[in-house]
Amino acid sequence: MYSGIMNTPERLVEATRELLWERGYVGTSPKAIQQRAGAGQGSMYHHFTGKPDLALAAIRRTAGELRAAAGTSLDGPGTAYERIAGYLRRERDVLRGCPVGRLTMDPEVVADDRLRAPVDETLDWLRGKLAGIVEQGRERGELSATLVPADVAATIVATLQGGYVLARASGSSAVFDAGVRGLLALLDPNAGPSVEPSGEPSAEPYADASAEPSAHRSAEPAADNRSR
Amino acid sequence: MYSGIMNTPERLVEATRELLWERGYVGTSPKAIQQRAGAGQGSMYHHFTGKPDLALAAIRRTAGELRAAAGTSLDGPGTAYERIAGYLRRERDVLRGCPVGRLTMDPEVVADDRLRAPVDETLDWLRGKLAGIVEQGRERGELSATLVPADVAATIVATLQGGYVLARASGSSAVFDAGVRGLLALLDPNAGPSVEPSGEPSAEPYADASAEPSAHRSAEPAADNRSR
DNA sequence: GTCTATATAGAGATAGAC
DNA sequence: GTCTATCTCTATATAGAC
Repeated sequence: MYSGIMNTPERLVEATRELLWERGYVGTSPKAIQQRAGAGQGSMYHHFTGKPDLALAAIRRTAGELRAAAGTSLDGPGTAYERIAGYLRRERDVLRGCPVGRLTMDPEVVADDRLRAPVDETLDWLRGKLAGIVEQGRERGELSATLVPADVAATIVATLQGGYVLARASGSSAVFDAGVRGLLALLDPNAGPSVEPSGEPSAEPYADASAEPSAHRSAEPAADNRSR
Repeated sequence: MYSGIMNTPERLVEATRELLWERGYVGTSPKAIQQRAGAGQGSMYHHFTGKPDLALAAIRRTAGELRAAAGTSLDGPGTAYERIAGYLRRERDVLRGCPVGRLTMDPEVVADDRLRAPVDETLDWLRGKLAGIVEQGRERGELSATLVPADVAATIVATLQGGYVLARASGSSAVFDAGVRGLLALLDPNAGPSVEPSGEPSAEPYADASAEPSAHRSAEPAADNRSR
């Protein structure tokens, strides 16, 4: 139930955005939307033709906000690596998952071109943005010249999206942070040599990486992850 | 509707596995399960206490199959890089998503410890397995000694899980393949120097990585992706 | 614009006959 | 073991009064 500062269509869209994030399209009922928005059935069907129409409005707004937020991180100053690292380490409410990416697991969203379009365009835009940054980093000698920008961009976005999956599976954002650290280490131009000249297995901090479940350990705590 | 080679509990579990993969837990109704299994309501409630019970059986079996399949790829011969590459490039039905990972977007699965446990354990096992391979690669000088096995393992699994998200958003497995190529390029011990000695922006195939949507291009077609 | 009927279908199960 | 009622609640609307 919202406080009455927004008008009814606004409240309906906001309620739908929240529910789509929490429960997905299939798991969100008109009734739940109406209750959270503090609006009656009549109001909802007066302003929107039905659930798909309302969901479309909600998805578009969520997609727009994601672009705005990502743009802020990615258009900042710094080297290519720094901008990518800044984006990846940005404060996130990891356990909630990505409000855009989670929609791809909804069969009815994927099956409906109108609903899928804003999701596709947003992730596509994000990859394009990152590919541009990688390309720039290559040109300036900040990143390896052998990298294929579009491929690395896909890897970066996939690591994020998959990080949410791992975090939700384990109930903790720790694995998300680990995935981000792993990716940044692979991208880091100042990291150690690509391959040890060979020699004996240097006994270091992480030497006992056995194949046992729950036996993972990791380094630095990485940025705290809360809120949007 | 199954052909009558399996008994009723078997058919119910198989139908549930398919539906959970296609539509998730929230999107799967008892009725749909019964119809696909060719069983009546009475049969279902005779063999299982309800939807959660049946889902648990289905999830456990799916998790077991994923481990078996992944184990086959990862326990094979070859260097650490080759085994990881083999696993990542394995034939997959990318657009269907991961039958285990997709469950993390289901609020009722994540909220129920019993349902979440097999999902968590499977992804945890996979990370542990990969961490072991990375560690071995480090020891043998096949991979950079600076890598943190647990972190890189998380990155690898996240890239896979996120690759499914990107593929489903775009309706094509191309982005999944791109993400895998990007990751393998970053891991490749035989790749070019970590950073170009600086110099002019070598005009190569992928030089125009602008930030425009849908303007990504990529190299080698990578393994075809069908079936499980 | 908002509200209150009213309606059809399906979700998720229980009861009891066969 | 399987099948057919039966039940309550919800999903997703439409109709029409206010």
